[in-house]
This record gives sequence, C-alpha cells and structure tokens, in this order.
Amino acid sequence: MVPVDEAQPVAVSRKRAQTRERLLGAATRVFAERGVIGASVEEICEAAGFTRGAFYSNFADKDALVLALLEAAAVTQFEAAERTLTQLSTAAGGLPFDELVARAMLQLGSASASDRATVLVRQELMLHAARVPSLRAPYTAFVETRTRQLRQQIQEALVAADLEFVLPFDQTLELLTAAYEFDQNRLLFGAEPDLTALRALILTITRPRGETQSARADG
Amino acid sequence: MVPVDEAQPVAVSRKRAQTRERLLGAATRVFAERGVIGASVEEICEAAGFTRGAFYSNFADKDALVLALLEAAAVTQFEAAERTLTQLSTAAGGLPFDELVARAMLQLGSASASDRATVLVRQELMLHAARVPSLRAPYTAFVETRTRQLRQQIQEALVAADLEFVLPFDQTLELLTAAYEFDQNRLLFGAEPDLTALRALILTITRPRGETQSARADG
DNA sequence: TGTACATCAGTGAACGCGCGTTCACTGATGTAC
DNA sequence: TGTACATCAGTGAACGCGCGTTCACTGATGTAC
Repeated sequence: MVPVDEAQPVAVSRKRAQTRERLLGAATRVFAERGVIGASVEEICEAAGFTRGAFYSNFADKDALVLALLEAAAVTQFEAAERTLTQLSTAAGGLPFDELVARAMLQLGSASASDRATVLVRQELMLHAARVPSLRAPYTAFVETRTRQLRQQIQEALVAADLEFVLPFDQTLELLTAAYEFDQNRLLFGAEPDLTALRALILTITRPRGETQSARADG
Repeated sequence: MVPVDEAQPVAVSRKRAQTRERLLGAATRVFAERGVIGASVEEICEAAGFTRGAFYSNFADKDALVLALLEAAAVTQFEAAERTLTQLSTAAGGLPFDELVARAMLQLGSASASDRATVLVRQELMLHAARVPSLRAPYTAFVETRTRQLRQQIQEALVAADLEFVLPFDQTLELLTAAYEFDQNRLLFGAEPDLTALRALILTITRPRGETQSARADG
C-alpha cells in the first residue's frame, strides 16, 4: 500500500531507489510535454520502462510523485548552489562583477541546463503547486531555499568586487530573479535567452561601495 | 435560466453570441481553477448554465475555445489600452513619471483586475500555448499587441516628463514587464503584489533627457 | 553447504468511472404564402 | 391576417475510450536452519 522508507536490506532498497529515480526522471519529461494534469500514469511508466503497478508500489498517487519531485529538486538545487558558491569564492578575485552575478544567476535554473523542457516543467510545477493546497508549502520552501542561496552568492560577489546595489538588496534580488525568469521564458516560444540585457542592468544598478549618491527625486 | 430580454424577440445571432460569451467566461473561471487540460467540457458548460451539446454547437473542440479566448483577450486588451492611452495623454502634465508608468503597467493585466484567478489563467494560457503548436502564433500575436501598446504608452509618458531611460528602450521595457509579472505571481501563493519596488526601479533607470552620463564601466 | 520458506518489487489483467464527442430530438423563432 | 413549414440553438441520452486504481500473481532475492 503506502510506501515507507525502511532501512532494510541494502541491495533491495537500492534497486527500489533506482526505480523511484527512473520514475521521477520520466515524470519530469512527460510533465514538460503534457503538463502535470495531462500526463497519465501510464505515459510516465512507459517512459520509465515500467508498468503501472510499479508506480503505485512507489507512490500513493500522482501528487505524491509531484511532491517527491519538488523535494528532489530542492536537494539538487541546494547541492549545485553549494558547489557554485565555493567555485565563485575561489575565482572571485579575477572576474568582473557582472560575470560573477551572471554565473550565480545561472544556478537559479535548478542547476540543470536551461532547456525548453526544464523551463516548461518549472512553470508547470509552480502552477500546479499554486492550485493544490498540499503542494504550496513544499513549493514555497523550495523557492525560498533557492532565493536564500542566491542571496548569499550575490552578497559574496558584491563584497569581492567592493560594490553595492543602488536599491535595497532584497528588492534588487527579486528584480534580478524576475529578469532572469522572464528571459528563460523565451525558450517556450522558440527564442533564445540572452543574458546581455541582464548584465547591462546589473552594471546600471550597482555602484562602488560607500558612494552615497542618492536616487534622483522624481520629476 | 439566465435573465434575457424575454419580452422582446431577441435576434438569433445575438442570442448565440451571448451563449458564446457565457461559455468563454465560464471557461476562464474553470481554467483558473483546474487548468486548461484539467478542465472538463462538462464543468465549463455547467458553470455557464448549459449542457455539453451547446458547447459543441459553438466550438469544434476545447482548443477552439482556447483560441477564441486568446482572440477575445487580445481585443479586450487592445480596447482597454487605447482607453488608457487617451486618459494618460490628457492627464500627463500633472502626474509624476513613475505614476504615469505605474498606471501604464497596470494595463498589462488584460485590462482586468489583478486577481489570483486572472493571473492563474494567464499563466495557464501561456503554458498551454507553448505546448500546442496551433496556439503559439495566436498567443505570441496577443503578447506582441500588448507590448506594442505598452511601448507607446511609456514612450508618451517619457516625452511628457522629459525623461529617458538609462538603458536601451526595448530592453527597459522587457525589464519592466518582467518585474511586473513577477510581482503579479505573488498572488498565486497568497501574497500581495507591491508595485513600490517597481516604482523605485523606474526612478533609478531614468534620467533627464539629453544627459549623456554613461553607464559605469565594470569593476 | 543445501533446502525450504519468507519477503518483496514489479507484472498485467481487471474494474468502474468520467471524459470527449455524437446525434436524434425539442421547442422557439423566422419565413413563405 | 393565419397557417404550414423551415431553420436553428440548445438538450440530453448514448457511445466507446482511456484513465486511475486495485489486486492476485510471478519471479527474484533474502533468511533460517
């Protein structure tokens, strides 16, 4: 019936973990193509090379799989961001600031390549989480983890480059996230993302640390 | 039954147009709740107060309805933006620039109130259009119309306030759109949109026209 | 070690349900004479 | 004007299909002795 994590025989549990992973991977692909609601359990199982029984042996229902997907994404995201963080720390000295931030931004994308399917499935998960009450909390937790890590990365880059943002830090962070995601959405309609606009923005809204040049009063 | 002018003989074609409109309105509501794929024809018809036969008497299938929805949204959008444009033109003299742009931005939202259901259905339509080849062109046409009108509105506001953007105009336009849509997405998870950040950004990236202060070289 | 049994992951047939779609129909409105 | 027929929007029963879910099963792996 309901799967429970048991620390039992190693070989068996490993095989089971592989099955779970294959189902999760297949679900990601099918969700991108058909949407979370449109994807049938049969399609997911076929893509993973199993029959439907295997699905119900591993997940209570489709939403349980979506939840597992969100949790897995959070873990992947976390690990990749940690890796980037150490990379950036060591490389920080020699790189221009916009390059540092651009690299940090690229980590936003769940640490995976920015391809059409990934963007599709990310949007799909967001929308599905917005609709299904039990998925809202896990989804927002995932987003917050992502944001927290990005905040740390950009903060370190700012310090390394001896710069600061013209606007409040968190506001700027949201702005950068918004611009990045908007850019990524181009992939959905066949256009290419282009981070040069984002880089130009980054340069515009930073200034040497300590400069107290205030924002222009409105006219 | 829904109150219709019963005493007067209603023209047949007019009655039919009302049925279509009611189906489109109901579909919008159900799409927001269930998603385009998750919404059944039955649910849509029930929400509109018809049986399923009425649906197929008016639309070939569900995607035909989605197409009609996109076309209707484009028309609504166009009309509302035209209205705003004339309003802004007459009021431009007395208002601060960020207020002018904020008002123009609010027109992005299909001229309708910015509520959760509207945002949900907009995202849903985008995602569905990205997946269904026959809907891609109508959707991008809709977005381009929206962008063109926003461009015109903001351009006029800039001239009225004797300001210019620090970054290239179209790049700035996309940035504003991204920030606005990101902000609107807060509604999906129970938070309130807050345009004050957008206003601060607008003030930061504008300058008096003619000032040739160049962007800071990277550090 | 071999044998017998237990556990478990995944199979695949079966189920009932709800879906999209069809179509013969009804009743209201329009039209010809 | 009234009568007879035509047109049309929307009804609702019916259809077959594909879906999610269940469950008795099989074969592989683990365990006791």
